[in-house]
Amino acid sequence: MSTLSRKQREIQQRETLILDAARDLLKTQGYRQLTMERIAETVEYSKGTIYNHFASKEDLVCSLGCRCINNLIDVFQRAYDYPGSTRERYSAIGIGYSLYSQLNPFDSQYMQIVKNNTIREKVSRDKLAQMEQLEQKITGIAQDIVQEAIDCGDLDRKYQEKISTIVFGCWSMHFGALQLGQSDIPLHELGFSPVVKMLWDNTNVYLDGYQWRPFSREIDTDRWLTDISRALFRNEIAELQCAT
Amino acid sequence: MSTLSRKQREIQQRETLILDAARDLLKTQGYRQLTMERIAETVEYSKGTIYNHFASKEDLVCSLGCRCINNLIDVFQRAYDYPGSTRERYSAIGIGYSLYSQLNPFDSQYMQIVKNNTIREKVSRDKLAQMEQLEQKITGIAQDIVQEAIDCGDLDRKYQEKISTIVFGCWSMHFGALQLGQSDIPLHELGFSPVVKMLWDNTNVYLDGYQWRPFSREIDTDRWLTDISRALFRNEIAELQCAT
DNA sequence: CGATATTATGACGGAGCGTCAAAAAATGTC
DNA sequence: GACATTTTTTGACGCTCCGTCATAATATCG
Repeated sequence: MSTLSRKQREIQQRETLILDAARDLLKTQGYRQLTMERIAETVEYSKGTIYNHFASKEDLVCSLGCRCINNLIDVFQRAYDYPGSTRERYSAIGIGYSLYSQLNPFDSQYMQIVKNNTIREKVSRDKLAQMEQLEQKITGIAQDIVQEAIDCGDLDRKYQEKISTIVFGCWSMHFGALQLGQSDIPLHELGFSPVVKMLWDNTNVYLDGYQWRPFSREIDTDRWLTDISRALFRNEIAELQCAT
Repeated sequence: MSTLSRKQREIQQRETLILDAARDLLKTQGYRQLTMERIAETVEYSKGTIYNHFASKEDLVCSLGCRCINNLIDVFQRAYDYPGSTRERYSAIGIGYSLYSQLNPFDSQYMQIVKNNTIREKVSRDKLAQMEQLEQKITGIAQDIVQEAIDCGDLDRKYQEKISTIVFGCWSMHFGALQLGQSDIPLHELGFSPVVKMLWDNTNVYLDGYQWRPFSREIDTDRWLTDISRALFRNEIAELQCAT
């Protein structure tokens, strides 16, 4: 049992090593340069060994995606624990998501890659199941806050049946906005302001539409943004300012 | 001059032929099976000739994307001309977008492919410029309606500076939602209802948030949906029902 | 230590992109 | 119409990269 465990730990460790190498290669060289050969070379194992860990290149990228969702789950969890109104806590999720995307643009990139079904068809069943579970978990956190908002009266009881719709609305808005921002579409030339600011404004308006108290017009949303950011994502903010 | 023109017409014609073939291949065989060789075979020209038209495979797919935006411009234009309130007309754009995506899921697929910067880096400058122009045109239609809403008082004047934010909000929400719906993510298993319905509800709530009159709670939005669909997208609806 | 099971390796087959020298077709000139 | 010149087409070829698998190396066990 002890040997097996050690073995498995080694395998686990190597898997992390490979994924780290892949992440770094992606970051420095781009997706086009990310080849199984290069990854193997970097970690000083042969290609065959890499294939003992991952069924295909897509499977590997999907694993990167899973790690990324795990990071996001942590972010969401922190937002969930924020000591504020339900609306603040829900907003905090969005803020965390935005910050994470800004800080790790490459993570967003493979999340995007993984969402493409051309890729998905080459990912192993197991990995897809694993990903689904993580997605369940992360959307669950958001849904819990909406439920709490209804329970405490911040959100009208009539929306009880709309919880998943509300979560989906924010998810799609964030996912769409950050992806459009990520892409090389020259939004600025099309007359658009910075994506994260628009996203924040739009999310507030959207939640106002659901009459989720307190309304954004009754409070200073910019203040919220800085307060939440400072309280929950101090490190992320610092890192972000470092980078620019 | 006349010869040149004939020549150019021939070239144009062949370009259409190639794109049609690519579209069909994509539809029937999927992106993985879409190869330059197969396209060449289908249109009975050699690979080299295809490369006289398109700088790379990505360039070709981007051209498909441009055609798709052109179709959408037509849809948007119809929505613009709808004889109703500004909010109805703006909603009509979203409906058209949703219907188009449902009817041409493969179009959405290469729109998604094209938005990825890994792809973009291999597309020729010219084609990207062309695409940008089309994007300018299509967002312009949406912005015009928002402007009209402000001018006629349906939307508060204080949002004058927010026009592009409002357009971006709807764009990102639709883009994100339809893409999430497109992907093989098992939304249903995650507890979500059909995407298009959620999108419609969310868009209404979002526009309510901006207090764009008339409010959705004052009117029968489901009625709107069917009325607009019937008036503008009769063919699309019919085709969609045929398909299922 | 030798037998057996497990794991690692990298040469290889195959697919597909993009190129380019040569062939074919079109155009121009007399 | 015959020949020269330009343009277009072709497909064989080089190259990259994925994924496999027989073989080699290593580990485990009696």
